[in-house]
Order: sequence, then C-alpha cells, then structure tokens
Amino acid sequence: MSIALSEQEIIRRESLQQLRALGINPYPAEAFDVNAWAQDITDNFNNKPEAYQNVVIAGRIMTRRIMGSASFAELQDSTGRVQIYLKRDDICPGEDKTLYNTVFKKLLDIGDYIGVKGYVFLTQTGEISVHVRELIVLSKSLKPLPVVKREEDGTIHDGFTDPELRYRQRYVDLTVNPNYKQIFINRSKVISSMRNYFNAQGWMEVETPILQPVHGGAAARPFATHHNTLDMPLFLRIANELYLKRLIVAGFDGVYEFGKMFRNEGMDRTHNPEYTAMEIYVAYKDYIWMMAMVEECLETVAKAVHGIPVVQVGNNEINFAGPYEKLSMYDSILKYTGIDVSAMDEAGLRETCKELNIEVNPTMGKGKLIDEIFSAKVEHNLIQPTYITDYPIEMTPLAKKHRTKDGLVERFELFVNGKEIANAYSELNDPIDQRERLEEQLILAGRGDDEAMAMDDDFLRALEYGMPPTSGLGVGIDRLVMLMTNQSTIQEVLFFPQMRPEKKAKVASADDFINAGVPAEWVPVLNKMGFNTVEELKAGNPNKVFNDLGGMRKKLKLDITMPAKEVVMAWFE
RNA sequence: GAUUCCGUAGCUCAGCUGGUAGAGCAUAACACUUUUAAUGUUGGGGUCCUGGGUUCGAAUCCCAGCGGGAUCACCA
Repeated sequence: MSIALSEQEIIRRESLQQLRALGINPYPAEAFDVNAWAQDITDNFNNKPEAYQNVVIAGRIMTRRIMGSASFAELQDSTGRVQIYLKRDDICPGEDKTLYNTVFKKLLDIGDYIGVKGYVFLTQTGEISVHVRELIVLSKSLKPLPVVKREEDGTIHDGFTDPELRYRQRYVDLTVNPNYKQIFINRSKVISSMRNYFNAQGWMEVETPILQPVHGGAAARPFATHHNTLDMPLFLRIANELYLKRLIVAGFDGVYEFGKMFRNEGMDRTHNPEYTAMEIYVAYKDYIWMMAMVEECLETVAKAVHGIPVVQVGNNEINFAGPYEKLSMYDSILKYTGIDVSAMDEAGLRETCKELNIEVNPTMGKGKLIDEIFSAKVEHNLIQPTYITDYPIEMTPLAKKHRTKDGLVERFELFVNGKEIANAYSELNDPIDQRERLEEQLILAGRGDDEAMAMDDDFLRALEYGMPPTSGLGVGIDRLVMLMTNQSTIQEVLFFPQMRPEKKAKVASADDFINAGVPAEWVPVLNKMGFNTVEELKAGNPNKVFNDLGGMRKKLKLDITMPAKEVVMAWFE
C-alpha cells in the first residue's frame, strides 16, 4: 500500500471540498427512500411501462459516458445495474447549470453514491434507462474503484482477479464483481433452509460456550486465551459436542447449533482457522435413523438453493435425493482395493500398507492404519453421496460400541465429491465406558499426541446422571456450501478468509516533522521523497536532501518558498 | 512445513541477451444531445515488494526476507 495519496485520491478530496463549497453535503444525514431497484426495472419495464414513470433509485455510479450536455451512466444497486440518462437542461431547468456542468461532470466519480428521481424509457438503441429529473449526492467515494469492463456478450476486460486483493478487500471485490454475491446469498439459503427444516421437526436452536475451560469433543489443536478476572486459561472451542449432550441430559429432545469452531492448524483451500459447523443431537434415536434424516435434510437444502436435488459440482452432477449408498469401512476398502482387512491385526495392516505404497510410521495404531488405507484408496472414489459406516473403535472415543460387531463403533461419515462433509454417531451414553475411553486419550496425550482429547469431568458427571440414547450429527457448513455453490476453495465461501496481516509502513504524523523544525508545507514533499518518519530523514544525507528538495519543488511546480540551507541543516541536528 | 510460480501506474498487464520504464482502462483538460468496452485530441501519474550482492550500469542476474497463488504434506 502506498503511503502518500495517489493523484486520483488527491483529486477526489479536492472534489469533496468543492462540493462543500457549493453548499452540497457529500454525506447527507437524511434518509433517501427508493421505490425501485435496478433488476426490477430491467426485468419488468417492458411489460408494465406505466408502473415506472416515477421511480426513485439509489446506488453507485459505475460507468459514465459524457457527451456534452447529455450523459449516460450506469447506477449499481444491491440488485444490479441500470443505465441512467442525464440531460443538462432537464436536471438544471433554470439558468444555473452548475449541477450538471460542475457537480455531475467534474465533481462526481465512479464509485460515488447518488440518488435519482425520474422515469424509465427506452433509448434509440433499445436499452432500458432512467431519464433523470433530479439528482442528489448521497456519498462521495475517495478511493478509485477498479474499473471492470464487461461487453454485451459477457467478455470481461481488466477483471479484478488478484485473489489477495479480492479477499483482503471483499467490499471492493463484491462491488466490482457482483456475480460473487450469489455465492453468499446461496450460503445464507443453505443455513436458513437447514434451520427451517430442524425447526419444523420441533428441535430447538441453542447457543453453547465458545470460551471453554476444557477443549473437548474433537481432536485438534486449540487456540488458547486467558480470562483476567478469573485468572484462568480458556480455549476457543474446537467443538461444541459435549455441551449439546449436556442439554440432552437436561431433558431436551432435540437441540442444534450453528456456530464457529476454531482450530489452530494449517490453512489451505479446505481449511480456515475459524469455520462454521452445525451440530444436532436428537434423543431416543440412533445412527441408522440419522442417515434418513440427513438424506431428507440435504435434499431440502439442495432444492432451496437450486430448485432441484441435483447439483453440478465441477464435472460431476451430484444427486442429493436419498437414499444414499451405504458401505461399511471394511467393505469400502474391499470394494476399491479387493483386500479384506476386517480380520487383520496391526502387523497385517502394516504389510498391506506397504503393498499399496502407503507411507506409515511406527506410532500408527490399527485404527490409524485403516484410516490411511481408506484415505488413499477409497475416499476420492466417493462422488455421489455415500455413507461410510462402522469405524474402528480406536479413533472414536465418543461413539457407542457397535451393537453386533466387535471392535467397531456406530458411526457414519457422509462423503460427497470425494470429501467428508458430515459425521454422526449413536452417541456413547455409558458413563463408565466413556470414562475409560477418555482415559485412553489421556495416555495418548501423555505420549505427546497434542491432538488427543482432554478429560472433561463435568461432562462425565452429566453422563452419570443419565443421558437417553441419542444420535448426533456434525456438518461442516463451509464445505457443504462449497458443494452447493460449486466452489473449490473455502476462501470463496467465506466473506473474510483468514489472511496474514498486511504490512503497514510506519508513518510519522505531520506534527512530528514540524516539531523537528520542518515547515508544514514541506512535510508532504518529504513524504513524497520517501521519508516517512523523522528517523528516516535524519538518517539521510543533509546536502542531498537539500538539493532534492529544490528538485522536487521544480518537478512538482510548487509555489512555496525554498527553506534556507541552514534551516534544512538544522533538521539533522 | 516442502516444492514451484508470481510481486512494475488506481486496476489489468508488457518490458528481449543488463543500458535511467511502456500499453489499455481509470484520471485531468477540451469537443460532443441516445451512448453502451462511447468517441476524438492533448496532458499528468512510478519506492519497478523490501534489503543486500555482482556490475561502469540492475525492473532485468544472484542471495536473503516479506506477501500471495498453485501443488503436496499435516489436519476427523
């Protein structure tokens, strides 16, 4: 980021002052009530022209084509763009043509918000346009927007495409690339349709703590923080599972929460340090019931976004209408590798990994080895929604042991387009079994596994009072939105993805320079020369600075007196 | 974390085997009463990401750093 204002920014600030000098408030306080929107006008004018003879619209000026005493501009509001037509003598009926000649032509810029009253008509070339009778300045823009040119056939010139700028300045991105707004509108539809579906079943939306003394419910590295008054460590939640289960203990039949989770781990195109999860717990149900619920729920969501349950994702057409294919973990490996691992011990699994060219290390136990084979050979094949069921017990400390299969738990994960998007259990409600499983996690933690689950004594106490049989489900909302909007990176479905902080150059205030003896009018010149702090100036060569000041004075055609050489020398003392 | 590519005007980008920076849009001035990537004429605008090095000379070559992208690894 440049420190000094660019030429265009200086000109806009001057325009701002000139507007004020003309008695025009560039930031008026009064409400400006509109009665029409761009999309409504362009969609419906031809059918009902009489309804658009007194329109009031507001938005940003996005393009201008000035032709003497008439001009065209495009106004962009929340719904789209509509062309406006301004004629000097129409907006300035009297002798005074300032509003057109000076305000519109000189002092307004691309990006400024204006309000307009007029009537809609068809130009000679057939474009629906608003003929302006009145124009009011609503907000002056001081930074030039990137200008993205679009041809009628959709060709884009000079697109604003740099991902860094788009993510850091999402407000600019969505202004000049309004097509991306649809992703976020669809994100909102995913969440609201899911919420409506849950509410219709009678389940209750709740909120549970984000600041937790014990980071339970998942295996991940947390963000740590500290509460001053209580003088205690706290963690930003990595999951809310254990709190929602406490509410089932408390006697609610169904509770759910949409919320941010925080994981202190790597970032890539499917991981952001804070992300949104939806977790739901329903009493007296099991994971088999949950599969049917998920099918109905996701079909509802897909229809809310697209009108049909089929969604185009990359090159695949994905059908969210159930029932989905169900494969046990072992059967899925058998299906895609031809190898039956169900009866293998750790040594056998290790040998199988070697044959399949899967890298393993000695710390991996049985569950982890099976997971490695699954990730390498099965996962990417699961394009249509598929439930993988019945996981090895080792990696799942919160799920109930399988009703018939030894060594497995009642769990499923839903895979779509080769990625996991949901995870569900018949929840473990045996408090003694639960305590033993968490103790095993403690042993792992003791061995240095910083992602092992922590002991949560209060959660165990709650279970000891008794939790009904319950099924629980977690859905990664960001990844679901990626599927529903056909996006391949999580950044595109987050308004403000996490970024490294921008480097900010240190800039001394003008007063600091003045205190050092620099006349006020010369401060901007020094800034222009690259001296942003008094220290930087003092580090410079006094004679060179003196000579350069003269050079800058000439170059910038400054009408200010040159300081005496002794004055300049004094800056360096 | 590894590999690799990128960083030049407000934006999108050129810039060759090293010789003191260019284009389009935006911007400024003038002209123009139905244009639409408006047009015509003229002008202004740069810490070539930062810091070192090589060289008579670096946007360009080398090293380090910062920021970003992609791929991979890590990650229920």
